[in-house]
Amino acid sequence: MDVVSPELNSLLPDEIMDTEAIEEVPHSQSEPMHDTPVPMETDAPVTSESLNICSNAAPAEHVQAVTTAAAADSAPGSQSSVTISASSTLFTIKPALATSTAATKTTDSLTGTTVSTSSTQKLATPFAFSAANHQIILSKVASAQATEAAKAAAAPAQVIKQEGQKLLVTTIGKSGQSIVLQLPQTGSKPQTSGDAKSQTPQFKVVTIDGRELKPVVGSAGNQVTTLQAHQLKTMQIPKKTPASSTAPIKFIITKTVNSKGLSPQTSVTPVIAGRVVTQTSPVMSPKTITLSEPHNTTIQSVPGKKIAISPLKTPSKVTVVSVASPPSNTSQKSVALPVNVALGQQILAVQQSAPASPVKVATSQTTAQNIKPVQSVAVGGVGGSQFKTIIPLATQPNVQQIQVPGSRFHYVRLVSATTASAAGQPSAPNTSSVPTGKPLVVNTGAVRMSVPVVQAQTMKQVVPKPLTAAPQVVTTTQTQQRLIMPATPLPQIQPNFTNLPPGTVLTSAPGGSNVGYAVVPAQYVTQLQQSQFVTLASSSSFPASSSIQTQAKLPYNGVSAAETTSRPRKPCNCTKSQCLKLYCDCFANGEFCNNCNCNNCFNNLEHETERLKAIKTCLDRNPEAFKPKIGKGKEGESDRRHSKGCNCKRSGCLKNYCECYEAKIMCSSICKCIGCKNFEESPERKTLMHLADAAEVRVQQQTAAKTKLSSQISDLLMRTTPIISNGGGRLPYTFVTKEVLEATCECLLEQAKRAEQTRQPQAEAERVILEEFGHCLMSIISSAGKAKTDCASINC
DNA sequence: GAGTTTGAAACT
DNA sequence: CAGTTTCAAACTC
Repeated sequence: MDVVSPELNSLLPDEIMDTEAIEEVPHSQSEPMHDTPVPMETDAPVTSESLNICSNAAPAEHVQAVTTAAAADSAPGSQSSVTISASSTLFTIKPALATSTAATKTTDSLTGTTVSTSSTQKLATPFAFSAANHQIILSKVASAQATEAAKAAAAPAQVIKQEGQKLLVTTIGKSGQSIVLQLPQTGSKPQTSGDAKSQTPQFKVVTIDGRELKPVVGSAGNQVTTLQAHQLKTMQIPKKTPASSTAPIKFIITKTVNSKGLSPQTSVTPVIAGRVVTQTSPVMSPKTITLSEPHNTTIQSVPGKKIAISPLKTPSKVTVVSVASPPSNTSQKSVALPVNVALGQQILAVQQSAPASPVKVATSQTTAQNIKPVQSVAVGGVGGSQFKTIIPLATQPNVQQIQVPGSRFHYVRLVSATTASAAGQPSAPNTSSVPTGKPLVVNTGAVRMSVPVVQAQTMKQVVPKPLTAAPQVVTTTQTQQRLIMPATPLPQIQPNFTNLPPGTVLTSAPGGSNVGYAVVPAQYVTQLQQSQFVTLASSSSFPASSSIQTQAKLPYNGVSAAETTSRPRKPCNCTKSQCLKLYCDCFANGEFCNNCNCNNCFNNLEHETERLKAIKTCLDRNPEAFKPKIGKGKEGESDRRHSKGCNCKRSGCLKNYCECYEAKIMCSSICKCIGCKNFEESPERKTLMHLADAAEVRVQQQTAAKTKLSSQISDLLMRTTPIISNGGGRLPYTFVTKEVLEATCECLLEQAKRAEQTRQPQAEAERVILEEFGHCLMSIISSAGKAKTDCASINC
């Protein structure tokens, strides 16, 4: 499958913003390699999904989950959860212990996160928990029988009680050490084997790294669980196990988003490197995320990397999220690093704009590659929230972008050669296998592995969408864009990302890999792969295919009504600059020319190399060339002023030649203008303003008059139309019909004859005729009024 | 719509 | 940094 399901897309924007949502997903270096492709996004029924974690065959393999779950007890019918708190991090593990074929559903009552599983097999697989540094290591027991036996025995040595629905780990030791677990409210929720919703989590701490865990049932963990239950989101992280004998296991791992100031609506965006996020049941569990754990998690630097750059209000801040950080790492979730460091990193970044929130990026780890922690770079957009995304060059052929109409977010789906065959299966239960070595990016309600790309000038800060208890309906009308970026070789050109044009996307230049990055306006992401959109739409049952096709029809530089509506800025008319200089407003705004009137335009994807070079040149000349000239003042728009000031000489700064005047701001001390009249007390300016106001008033009045007239006309038509339809062609209010006219004329002629016969003077004759005419009119009016009444009584 | 004016951008 | 040229938008007719 090549397309991110709309369900997933709809869930993307929510939980990206919060840095707290970014979690490091450490991996075990001793984890053996597995050639088995990790499913990226599954189209197969959810029932086939399974989570194999640390099978016995691979004792060294660790599953590390870093998410907190929503309060299971707060959601009636939700599955029991195991909450483990490591240090300051609270972990809640919700195993989908569906013992029946029916799909299970877990919904966070507060966040709305829903985790549904449809495991057809009885999930009795025991797991070994190991938490260190916000990490939970789970080791699956060799056989389910052992689990069952452990459950039946309920021996103290089994560490975790089964009767309790929620397991609380009050203290977590280092890897391999015992974990103190507690069952709060034992027996509060009767365990039902057949009912997943009420079923008790059947976790069994059995082995970790092949060793027996001997956790001790503690008694001080209750508080921990209840503290942050409302801030939890759930996420499924299935992992395939080499041992096929073991039944597939559904496993839900959740993590507390923020233990501090985050509101319940705050969403979490945990991303696990190299794992496939799959939405198993779009209908039942919109928020469900299935992650496939890559077998190879060795941390190494790999050339092909992806970087998502999103300018927010922290322009120069680079937020790097290490997904595959070693277990020994601290609990730090994000690290600010220089942009240069971020380059060359594989990035599956999910970002959502949030006011005054740093960029949050989640990255995923490839399976076949040794990967360094994915790093995301936040490039501060000036004057507006804008995202910059760097798309590796080499992988462009494997990238497919999707844009939902009406959405400002783009979806870029990585399509590898091996998975291309499955591209046409975007059915609701999206399941796709991801080849090793390919970054897997799938976004769900809990995980966002994409980067929202917003139009440079229309980007609004997106408030994290509060999650509702009800399953979220996936629609194609969301106003957000997501980029899913593939891994790529290190780009040769690394422009100053902090100064890139707003909404810039660095993508591969035509001609293959290692050519360099092409700076692509975020707006242009839609244009980037329009043809691909068409292909996707036609070859798959993607629900939003029709919409995508509509977008795909948009020409780069042609005329399109749809594009026109989405492109408020005026088209340029460049003729000599090739639209690669700042003369061109499109280029200056970091946008591709689209629907413009320019000639010999190079400001498009076909000329990425030239464009990139031009951008670099501009940046070399002026590092802030692409930053907005009109900066916002600290105290509001009233303090807006031109960053450089104007240099007008003849316009008096009262024409649109002046950039200050054009921006509707007054000239400031930094302006070098001559004869400036664009200041507060300027009478000319006031006059202009008054004129402008008057003109505006006139326009408004005219508009109102037109509206009123139109309304009256419409009203008249509305009144006459039904009569027309019923009157057989005779308008009831057309009083002077042919018959009436003839009768009137006969009356007038009769009066004229009488006057002539009586030899009346001409004046008297005219008077008589006029009187008769008046009588006729009165009769007509009277008849018409009567007819109106009759018609009204008949028709109504 | 063609021509002029204007000032920012680019160039020297 | 200053002067000049280029350029495209704004403006005028």
